[in-house]
Amino acid sequence: MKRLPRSFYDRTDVLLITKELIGKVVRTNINGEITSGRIVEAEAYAGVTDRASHAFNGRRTAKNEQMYSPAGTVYMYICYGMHMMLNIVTNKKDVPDAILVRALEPLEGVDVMLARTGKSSLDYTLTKGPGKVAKALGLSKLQSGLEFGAEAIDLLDDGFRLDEEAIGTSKRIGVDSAGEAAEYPYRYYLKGNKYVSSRPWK
DNA sequence: CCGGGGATTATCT
DNA sequence: GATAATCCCCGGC
Repeated sequence: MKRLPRSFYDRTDVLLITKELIGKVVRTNINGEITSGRIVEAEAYAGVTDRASHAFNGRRTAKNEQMYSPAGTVYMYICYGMHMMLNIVTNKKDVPDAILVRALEPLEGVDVMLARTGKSSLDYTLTKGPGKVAKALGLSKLQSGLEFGAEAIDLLDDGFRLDEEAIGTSKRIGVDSAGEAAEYPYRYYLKGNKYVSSRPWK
């Protein structure tokens, strides 16, 4: 179990980083409660040139400010006023690339995640979808701006390995209004994993 | 299993 | 006042 080095995040190819992120482990320690899960679905948002990105065309506001932080920073986005979403900032400071974590396969602290989400038993709905991932991990705006490796949140390689062909791609979810960018194959997922959000490659 | 619509609120214009 | 990288529940098949 080893922490991903800063050099993992500090690269220019956000698509490559997103693909390599599949299979890695996110772990949080919120008020002493440890939870973790393996990333089985993620989407790349390519900075200022990607119309689906919050930083498209250089847009920079209080809301997306963390996207301009150095590689390896946590960017929490509040969607629809109630759902928290976990993003991983990549590339150099002031180059706003980010990766959205859309689904996890639960590992540690399943009981804690069940309590946080109000569920009674473990099934595929626990961490399937970006809002549910953040809720299960206990993340909120409080963690936005932290760096991975901080006490509250970390990103690890536990030795899990997968074949290139085990990873599928598709267009991204929920960004239909982004015009041509909505069709970009920037979503990566672990084929056959039950925690991957369903059938969106139609 | 699948699709439609309402919930709900921080942030932006 | 409008918008938004979603979720949940309900109805129909």
